[in-house]
Amino acid sequence: MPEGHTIHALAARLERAFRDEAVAASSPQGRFAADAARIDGQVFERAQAVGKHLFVDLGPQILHVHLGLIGMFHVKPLGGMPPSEPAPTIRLRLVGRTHVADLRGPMICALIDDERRSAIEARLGPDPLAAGADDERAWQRINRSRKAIGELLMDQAIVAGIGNVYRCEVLHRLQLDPFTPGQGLNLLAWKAIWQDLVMLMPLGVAFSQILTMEDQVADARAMTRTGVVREVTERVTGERLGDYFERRFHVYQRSGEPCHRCGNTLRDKKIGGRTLYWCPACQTRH
DNA sequence: TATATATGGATAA
DNA sequence: TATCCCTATATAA
Repeated sequence: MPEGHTIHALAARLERAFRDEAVAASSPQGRFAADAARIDGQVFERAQAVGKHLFVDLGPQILHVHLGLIGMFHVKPLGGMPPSEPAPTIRLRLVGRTHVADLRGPMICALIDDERRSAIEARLGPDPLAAGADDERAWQRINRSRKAIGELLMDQAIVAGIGNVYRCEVLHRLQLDPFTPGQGLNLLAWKAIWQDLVMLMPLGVAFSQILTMEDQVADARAMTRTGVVREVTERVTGERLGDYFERRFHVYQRSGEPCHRCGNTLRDKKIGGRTLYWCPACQTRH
C-alpha cells in the first residue's frame, strides 16, 4: 500500500479523526506497550508526513511511524459504539471520542525527540508532495550519479516518497529509459519527471490510490477542481470501500502483456531487490 | 496447509 | 547481493 501519497493521506485522516483531542493508546500486540503507556492520554496535536515517514505530535512526545512494505494504519469511525476487540497483531491502537486507529506491521513505530526527527528529515531528498520542495537539490545528486535513473528515483535520499509504482509508471509516461545513468539524463527529462510527480501525487493523496492512466488522471483532476473529491475520500477511507478508480497501470505488474502505447511486450527485472517494469521498445529517451 | 508475493528499507557480508 | 523484519492475501498443492 504505502508510497508517499499513502502517508500524506494518512496524516490528514489522523488529524481529522483526533486533532486537539486526548487519545487512549495501547499496544494489543505488546511490542510497543511501554511506549504506548507514555503517550496514553496525551493530546494529539498534529500529524505530518515527510516522504514515507509519519510524525505525530502527542504532547511532548513525537510518534514516528514508517509502514515499510506491509504496514497499515487504519482509521475508522466508532459510530457511537465502543471500539471492537483489538486483533492480536495490532502494534498500536489510538482511541479518541469518535475514531479508532489501528497500526499493524510497521517497519518503524517509535517515540523520538525533535533532534531525532530533524536527523531523519535531513536524510531525505525533496518530497514532491511538500509545498516549495526543491527539485534542484535532487537534480544535483542525480546529475552526479552513475546509477540508473530507475534506481535513483527509489532512493529516498534523492527524492522522498517515490516507490516502485510511481517510479515505473512515471518513467513509462515520459518514455524514459529506466537504465539511463543519472549523469546521462537530460535536465529537461528530470524537470518533466518532477513536474509529473507534482501533478500525480496529490491525486494519489486525494483518492488514496495511485493514478497514472491518462483517462483516470483526467477524471481525477476534473473532480479535484470541482471539489467532489473530499466526499469521495471520506467514503473511500472512512468505510474502507474499494478503490474509487479501477486498478490499472501502464507497466506495473504487467510484464508479458502488450504496452499500451506501442504494443510491444513489457518486461520486468529485479533491481536492488525490487521489480522494475518497463517497455524496452518505447522507453528509449533520456 | 503451504508458499509466494507485496506500493520498504536496514543491516550484514 | 543476501538476509531479515513485519502482516495480509492470492494462489498452489
